[in-house]
Amino acid sequence: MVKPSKFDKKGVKKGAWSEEEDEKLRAYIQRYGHWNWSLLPKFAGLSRSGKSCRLRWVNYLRPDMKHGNFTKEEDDIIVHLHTMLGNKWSAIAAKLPGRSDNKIKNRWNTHLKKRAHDDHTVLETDHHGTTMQPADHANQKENPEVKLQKKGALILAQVSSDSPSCSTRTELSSCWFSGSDCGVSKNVALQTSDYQLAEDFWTEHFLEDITSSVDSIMSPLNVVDDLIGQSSCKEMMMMNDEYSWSLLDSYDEYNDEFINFWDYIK
DNA sequence: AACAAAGCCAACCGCATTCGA
DNA sequence: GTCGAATGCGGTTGGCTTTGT
Repeated sequence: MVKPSKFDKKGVKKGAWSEEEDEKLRAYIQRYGHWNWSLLPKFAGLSRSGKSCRLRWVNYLRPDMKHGNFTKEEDDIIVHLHTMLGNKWSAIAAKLPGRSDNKIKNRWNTHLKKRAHDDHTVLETDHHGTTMQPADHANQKENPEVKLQKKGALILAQVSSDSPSCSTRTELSSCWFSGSDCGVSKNVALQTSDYQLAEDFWTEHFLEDITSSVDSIMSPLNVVDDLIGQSSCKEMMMMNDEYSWSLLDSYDEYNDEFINFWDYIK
């Protein structure tokens, strides 16, 4: 799994780190900090490059680094943030304490990319199991509508908005919960209990809110009015500052992450 | 049991950005 | 403003492990 150790022309060691090297690096940084990565290996008694030391510390030795498997919640956060940010691994890592950008990148490439692709494929497919054509997408953007179906089906709520800016909380929140491209439309794409996207914890709580209060399949024509009749949905749909934040406050477990993300993105 | 293929992940590499003289 | 060094980031590599035949 790890590359065998070897030395380059300058006598700089490469490859796998030994326990002894780890201990030297850990002990030095815990005592003196990493004041200069390029000089650190010399002072710490290591035949490594500063770059290698930094990488080892950041990816593995940091005291706050988690070494176990990724949790489902962490996977969900990665998938969502990747939808928003793309391959900005350091930005994603900043929102996942204890996980390095390198670990997250590996996690994405080995586990989550396929899952995200599968989820996207589900979104591209309507509840009859037929794949939407590009024209269908265009129609959806042009014709605000909400489609809800109770169990085992996709809920796709599309809400029109006058806001031209992608930097508003309205837009951000819509993008966040939908995973859609920011700035295109106000989409809230959700799936209920056994839908694939219910894995997505950012939507799970919203779904619970919606599905617990919507008892039967509803036609697109009366869905919006009906949703607005539900206070929580009203808050979510209107998405003005006060409403959206009061709704999010009810999700204590994830609220800090969301606010951190908002602070980051704004 | 032996081999091949796929999965996984630590570490490396090169480029971009930041910082300081 | 310029330049070189340091740092940070994302893509890629390579070798061990696991799974399949």
